[in-house]
Amino acid sequence: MTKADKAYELLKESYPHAKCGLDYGTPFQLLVSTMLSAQATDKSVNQVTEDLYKQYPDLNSFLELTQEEIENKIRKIGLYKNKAKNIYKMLRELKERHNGEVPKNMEDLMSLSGVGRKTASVVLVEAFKIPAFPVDTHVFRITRRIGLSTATTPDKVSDEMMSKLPKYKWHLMHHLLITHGRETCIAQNPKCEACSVSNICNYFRNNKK
DNA sequence: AACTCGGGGCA
DNA sequence: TGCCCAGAGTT
Repeated sequence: MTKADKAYELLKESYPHAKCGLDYGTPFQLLVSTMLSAQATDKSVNQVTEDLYKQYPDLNSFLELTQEEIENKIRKIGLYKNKAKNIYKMLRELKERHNGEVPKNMEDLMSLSGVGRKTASVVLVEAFKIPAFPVDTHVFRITRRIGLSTATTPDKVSDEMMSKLPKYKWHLMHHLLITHGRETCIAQNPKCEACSVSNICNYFRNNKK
């Protein structure tokens, strides 16, 4: 059993409640929500999108909004100017280049304005159940702390994790790692005393033991 | 690789 | 108050 497999089993035991924190209905809504979630909390995104998707449930209704209107509707979330600009452009790219459908592959998703590898991966995995491995700041920090990856960029960590775990474990492992990062392996002063993988963690061995 | 955007959450 | 956050684009 590899270290990655072992971490998977231990974390699975600890976080039976692990899941994606974003509320959404359709793939289109998940795409928008994930774009909004950059450098913001799920909670603030869910608060804003709950009413937003009732009024504007799909691409065509979003297309009626001006960039300024989008900006005003997401003002409670950080980086709203950038996000509104990117979403406004992305909506039109979906219409013009993708027949109004959310693309189901990494390359087309990443070609959309404001969509990077992390957002594209989340949409593939959560909306379409297509294997991918999103790496956000939590996953990046944790995989390096434990010693599952020594890669220096999120893209490389994503590739490394995919190579170390069987495909069917990718989806849950992503949820386990972000949950671990939110509840236990936090950025400052991680709660190593409450951590279920401390026995295989490089950070714990080097700093706390 | 470093910088910028940004309001909200939390100490 | 001050610091950080489920990122992406630009230089």
